[in-house]
Amino acid sequence: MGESVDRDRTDRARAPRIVDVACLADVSKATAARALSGSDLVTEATRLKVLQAAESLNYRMNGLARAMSAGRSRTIGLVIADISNSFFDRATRAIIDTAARHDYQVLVINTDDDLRAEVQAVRVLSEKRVDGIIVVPSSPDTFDHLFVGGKPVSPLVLLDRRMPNVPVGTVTTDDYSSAVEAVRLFASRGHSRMGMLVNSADSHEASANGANGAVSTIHDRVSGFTKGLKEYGLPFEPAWIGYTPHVHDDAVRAAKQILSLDPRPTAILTTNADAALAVIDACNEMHLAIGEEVSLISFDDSPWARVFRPAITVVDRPVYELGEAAVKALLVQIDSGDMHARSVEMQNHLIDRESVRYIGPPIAPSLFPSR
Amino acid sequence: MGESVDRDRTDRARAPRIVDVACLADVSKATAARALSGSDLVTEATRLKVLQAAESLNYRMNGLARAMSAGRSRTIGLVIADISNSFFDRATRAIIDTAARHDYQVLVINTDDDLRAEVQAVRVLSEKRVDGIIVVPSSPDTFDHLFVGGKPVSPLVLLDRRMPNVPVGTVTTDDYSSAVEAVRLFASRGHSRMGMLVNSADSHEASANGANGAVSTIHDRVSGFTKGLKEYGLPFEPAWIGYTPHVHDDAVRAAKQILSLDPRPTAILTTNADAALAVIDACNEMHLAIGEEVSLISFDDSPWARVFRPAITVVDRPVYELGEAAVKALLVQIDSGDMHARSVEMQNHLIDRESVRYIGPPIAPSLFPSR
DNA sequence: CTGAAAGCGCTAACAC
DNA sequence: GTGTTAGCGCTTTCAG
Repeated sequence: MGESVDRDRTDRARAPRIVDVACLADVSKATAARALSGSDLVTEATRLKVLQAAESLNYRMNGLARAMSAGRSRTIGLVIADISNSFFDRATRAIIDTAARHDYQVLVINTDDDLRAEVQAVRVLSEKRVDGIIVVPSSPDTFDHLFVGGKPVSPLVLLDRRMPNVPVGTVTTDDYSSAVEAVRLFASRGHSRMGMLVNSADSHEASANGANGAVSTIHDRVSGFTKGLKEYGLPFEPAWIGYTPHVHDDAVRAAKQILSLDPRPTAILTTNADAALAVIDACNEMHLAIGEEVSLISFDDSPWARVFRPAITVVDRPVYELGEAAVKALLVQIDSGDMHARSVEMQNHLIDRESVRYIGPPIAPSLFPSR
Repeated sequence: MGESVDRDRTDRARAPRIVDVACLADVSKATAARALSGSDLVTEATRLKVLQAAESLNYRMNGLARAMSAGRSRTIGLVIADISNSFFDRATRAIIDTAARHDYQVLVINTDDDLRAEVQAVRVLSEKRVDGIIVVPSSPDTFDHLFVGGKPVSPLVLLDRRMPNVPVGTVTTDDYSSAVEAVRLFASRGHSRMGMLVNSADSHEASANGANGAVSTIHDRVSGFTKGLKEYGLPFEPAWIGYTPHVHDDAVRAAKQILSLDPRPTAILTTNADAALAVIDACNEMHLAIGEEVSLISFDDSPWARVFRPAITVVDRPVYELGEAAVKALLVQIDSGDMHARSVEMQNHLIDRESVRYIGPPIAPSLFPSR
């Protein structure tokens, strides 16, 4: 059907513009534009003519031009710490899906938890004129790059990690309480020697100041953990809490170190699935049985955790909902222009599977918490 | 420093444009533009003036405008089947990182292996005028949406899955050979009854025509498997190969079905980590020990696979390299304008861990392959 | 080396 | 309802 003619049009010629469509449909640019963007200021008849013309020309709207004059790109930016981490990965998917549902696409940039990369990412995104940005901040107290002239670079929401004193909407989970809850579960099964393996990008800094200066998730989990200990009058044993970067072998080493202590902790809380894997691996090497000699609770559920034997008890976080909420919060800012910092904190869910063993009567909460 | 003045400029006024910078630096728009984009047709002195002016105004280049007039957006599109799958997730990260290294950002769209979504995604991306697109095609033989007027919508490369007869550069791995190799490993340990669990989006279609109509990865793995069987003169037993959608419980059911057969296969090959997890879960429920009653090989390595006991033997695929290669191939097309279909096929690596048990003397390759 | 002016393709007043 | 026109902010000849 019209092979050669079509070829001449589409092969060598530049992409058809709206004037071409208008021309073919025998109307003005404006009318064509209106018809194409579904304005109701056009007759059904002309709309049809235009649509057909567009179709036959294989017309694709030039989104750049549209964004430029409309002042909206229908694109949002996501600045994430590490997509290949199963938590952020699922959050990313939630964000992309939710955005798509609202006709937005997502420009994703990975920072590897590197502040410099984050600064760069925010700059690039704002230059690309995204309509809003979701960021997983890699530092709890550096925020210059998020503001320009005292206002956020663009509609902005923080994901997963809070930045104290920064007036920006934030979507997080209540990890502090979950850590306390984990300790309670351990205590209720008679555990009194609890360790913790903390997996974080800046393990140096974190270990140096005991989770001060760490991102809020780490901070919350560690302080929830120590709070829990206090609740039961259990001593806080610094050596039982290990910090490690995101490298399996290092994490295993840290885990082994904790498990080599004498007396050895009977229960370990880990800050994510990778850390849990490290504990398991360490136990393998040391011939300690998970759920027997070593009880385990991990933040973040993952597919393998429930298949593993014993199935791993986890703090399941509402990842998808978190991503969804972030997008929605962002869209509200975009649509309303109101950038007020409305934050939401979602609840986690402790899934008690098989990795926390009963080793004796429950420890009683202390009326005189230690320290 | 100049608080109130700065405020007046940045608070209520629109974002500074290049003329503002030019003005402040006391040069023309053209010169400012040149200075800002690092052209060498400007004195060091003026460049400095301009840069300082830009700095003091908090100037951010309007990327849309630039892209529009330059005809390049420095953005590429990624149309992926399912980011929350650990393979695609790592590929995505590789793509984003590699692109970033070349100053490109990535617009990611998820299709969930749905063709309609894929068509839509490609359209949106081409409208957004990305400089190129990487797609994981959800169907091996539908490609209209990738072409317009006989030419690719944009520079284009296919990732992970081939489309026979479609002249587009493709980056894949040699899964056919790997499947054969898996069979050989089983056979070398005395296994003669081998099953396979195939996890795919369109399990209906796939099971209906025995992996015809399935995406190339599935097709290759299944035909490599049967080829391997033939090599050893082993009978192809249709009931030993199960197809299942990406839902854990369904997959477990399919696995149990295979493992309930009499005689039961002693070895299972799975097409991905999730399917492997399903087999493991099925074995848990049926009280069969992996690496004892049931040997297992899975496509795709994953963090848990090496920690699991017995450690799972896997076909490790060069995910990161794959994503990297896709971006590089795309950039070549973008930079050269030469859209010739140069494809690359990378080699997988079978990692022999502990899940394939020796159960008897090696089966000998047959001189008279069955069928 | 620098400046003036013509687009890039679309939207949005503002007329008719 | 439809057409005219003036930008959106940048790049890029083409002069000087």
